[in-house]
Amino acid sequence: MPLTNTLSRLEAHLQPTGSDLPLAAVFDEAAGAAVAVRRAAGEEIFGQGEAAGFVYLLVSGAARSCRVLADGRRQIGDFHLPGDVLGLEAEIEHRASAEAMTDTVLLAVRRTVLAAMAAQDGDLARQLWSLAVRGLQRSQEHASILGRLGATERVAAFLLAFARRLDVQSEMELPMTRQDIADYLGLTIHTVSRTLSQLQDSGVIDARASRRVRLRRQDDLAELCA
Amino acid sequence: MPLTNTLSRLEAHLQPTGSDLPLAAVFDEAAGAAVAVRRAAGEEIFGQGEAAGFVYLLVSGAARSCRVLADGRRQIGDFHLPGDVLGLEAEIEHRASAEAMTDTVLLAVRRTVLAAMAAQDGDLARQLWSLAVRGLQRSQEHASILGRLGATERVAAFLLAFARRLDVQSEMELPMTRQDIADYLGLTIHTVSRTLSQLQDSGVIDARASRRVRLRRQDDLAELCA
DNA sequence: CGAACTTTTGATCAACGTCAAGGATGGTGG
DNA sequence: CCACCATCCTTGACGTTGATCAAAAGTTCG
Repeated sequence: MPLTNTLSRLEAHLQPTGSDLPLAAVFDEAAGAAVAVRRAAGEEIFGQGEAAGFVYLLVSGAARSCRVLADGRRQIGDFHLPGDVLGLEAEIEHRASAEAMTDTVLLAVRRTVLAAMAAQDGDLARQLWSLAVRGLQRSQEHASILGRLGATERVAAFLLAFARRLDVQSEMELPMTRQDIADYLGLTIHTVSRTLSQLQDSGVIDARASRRVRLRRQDDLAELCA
Repeated sequence: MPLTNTLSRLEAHLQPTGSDLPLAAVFDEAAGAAVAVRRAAGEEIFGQGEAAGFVYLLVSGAARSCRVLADGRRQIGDFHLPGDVLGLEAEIEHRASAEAMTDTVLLAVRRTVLAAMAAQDGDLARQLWSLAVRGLQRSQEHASILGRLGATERVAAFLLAFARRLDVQSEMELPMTRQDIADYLGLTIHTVSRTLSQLQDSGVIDARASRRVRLRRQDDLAELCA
């Protein structure tokens, strides 16, 4: 039983929403509503167009949610870290797929069960609403980046935002590939790589390895975001 | 009292969410919770960074929500039509401003009142959640457009989506300027104008006037969206 | 050690932005 | 009613950014 105590591992990640955390109760494995799920790096959690049967709480690892166009172009809508809830934005079927970027553990709850619990519990309903609102804010911020920033600004904004999400001061491990970053920022892998190299050359960041980045001058980076 | 019966005018616009419409009760002017507000074209409904005191239901007219960067670049997050609820995505202060694009009538409800009603009424809470989810879906769709489509694809997607929202078969009146369209699509006014001219030359649309567009071949337009 | 994949870098090209100018439209006041 | 002014829209010429094409270097894993 390697997953018996996923919740305690998780609690550190759940954002304090002001009150207690009804979601923690929803995803209580012991109570039987939630089922632990593992996904290896690269595996799909749910697919675009699939029926939205479950809602997932990311316990450990990292994931991406993406849409793929008919001709193969891919847009990553968001990256997900422990404490994030996935699949909540669907009403009937998933508009985007979710894939594990690293080995991942999730807790799955049936959407119908979640809905029933929310109908009983106003705090839970409010927390679900709050999650949707926060997702909306993130998505609108993302749209602003995609619509109005140049390549350097996009990469700088991404680095700063991701460091803040990981809550690291300077050095961090990126769970995603260059292609993922490119598909998130609406650029090509080439432009992302070049831009990172430029930032490195100008001393703003220190790319100690392709996945390991140190932010040397966060204020300079912030200025680059315009 | 020119606004006594805004609700009946409105009811035609409110999307059927499957059940009855608790929101209609919230915005019931006669009951005293809602106050009618008028804005002339170009006026601000609420501002970026302002405290989020009210939630607005758009009764008539059209509005845009936008963010402005320090250097003046503007990104329009969404356009709003009658039946849309504005300002719901804020938690404490507005991340975006909302402005009337035409003369507009809205009903305003204090956020605290709305929250109190939602705490009493599960159906209302569910409808608010549903609104947030739908906003999130729209925003993610928007991000995909901004991140991965070329200029022609963006304009074609915009025309089709807006026609669908207006529920018109072919000919429609656009409430926004070219600059608004450009700021929504992450393009310049020049590119938007040129692209519309090309679509006109290729016979896909008929721009009878700058604000009046007829979609001649919707299927061709859909193909252009990739 | 080799194969597959990821990342980096260079050279070239095209799409879209910028600069510049002119035309259409609509509202206002004489 | 018309002239004027302020926007808004369109179009052309040119420049820049980032995509594309191509290839090599680094990394991971069997």
